[in-house]
Amino acid sequence: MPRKKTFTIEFALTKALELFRARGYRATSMRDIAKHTGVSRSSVYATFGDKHSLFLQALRHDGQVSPAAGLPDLTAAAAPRQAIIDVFESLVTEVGAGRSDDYNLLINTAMELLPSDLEVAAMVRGALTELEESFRRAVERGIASAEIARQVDATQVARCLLSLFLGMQVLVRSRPDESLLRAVVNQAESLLPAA
Amino acid sequence: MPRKKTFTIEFALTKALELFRARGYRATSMRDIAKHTGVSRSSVYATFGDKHSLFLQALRHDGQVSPAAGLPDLTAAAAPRQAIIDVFESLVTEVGAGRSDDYNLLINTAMELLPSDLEVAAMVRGALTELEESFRRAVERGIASAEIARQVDATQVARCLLSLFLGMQVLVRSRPDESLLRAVVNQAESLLPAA
DNA sequence: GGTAATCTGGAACGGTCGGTCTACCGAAGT
DNA sequence: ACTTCGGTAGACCGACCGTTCCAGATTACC
Repeated sequence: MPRKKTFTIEFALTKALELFRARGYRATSMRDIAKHTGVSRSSVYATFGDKHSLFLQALRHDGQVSPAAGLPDLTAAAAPRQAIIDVFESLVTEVGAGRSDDYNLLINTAMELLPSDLEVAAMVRGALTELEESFRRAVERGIASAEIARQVDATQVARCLLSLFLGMQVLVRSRPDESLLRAVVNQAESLLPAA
Repeated sequence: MPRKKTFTIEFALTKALELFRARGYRATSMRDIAKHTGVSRSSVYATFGDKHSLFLQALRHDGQVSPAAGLPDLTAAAAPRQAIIDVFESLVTEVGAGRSDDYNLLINTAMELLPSDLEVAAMVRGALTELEESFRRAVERGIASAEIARQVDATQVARCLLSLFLGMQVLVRSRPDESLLRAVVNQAESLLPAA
């Protein structure tokens, strides 16, 4: 057996997704990907098939690494209520720090490829459901630990938080105004009344 | 003086925006626009200049017709609180009725062209600000008419409603689940406590 | 009728895209 | 040394893109 692979599939997928994340699906050409990954165009096709297939593999790979699309881990936090708020806070501080290259991939691809692309639609739907569940479990744990008032409906609040989160991602792109986002976060806290 | 125009600029802009709205900017070709407006490609260029300029004119035209991007009129409603809720409700019922072609143009273009396209960015920002103001005024009128509790912060609530609205638009595209959206609306009402 | 303006259809251009293919290179195993 | 496979580079293809241009048809005014 001759020569081993000189690049790792994981590295290439990660680099490819960086481009898809920053520019969107259509605006990212296979030539861009070859350049950015350092892999020749021929090898990209030989390894990953066509563009759409590469995109799906990159999405899947990312899903394994960070299941909730870059969301801070809500499952292990000691103080669930604050952990939820921190998710939103981190969005605000990112804007304040000028970091804005890593727009949420979910929304990008959702607006660009859905609903006509069924495979991508399924993955986006799955990721969003996972995110919703993550919120819901955190709320439930907050209720269990008497951090959050007992009368809140965890399912409803989780869905509302999901919508707020997505809306804030859009605002980050279109109106990167820290005070605006801060107001959203402050108001959102009223969805999580202390016990 | 010879021959007058055989098509109206307004009609062409309206039809062009229909395509941009449904498919996005890049995915809409000038050939598509010529076909959909019934105007020859030559005349499109002669009348509106290049594609980007046409897009801006279409956006501006739409802005004059419906300032808040298709949002139901909040300014004249007798019951502001219910009018706000109706805005969100109409989103839900649209999904229930299967109407899903008119995805929110703002989010589409925001995710596709921002932040690199400064002219479009300014228009999107303006429209979103207008929408936020529309929410804020409605909340204030609700407070004035004792429909909404006095202690709510109209600015904060308006910004939260804006984020929720945008998030729901994303959900409409990615998870068109009526019960999910219904839950968001129900929970959102808690941002507008009755006096 | 003449003329000026408008619109149309289509050819054409340069560019980029996704995708394929061929020729070559280089390292590992026998 | 030689085979064998992973990788590279680049030419190449057909399609579509935005854009320009032009010949010809059509219409309104003199």
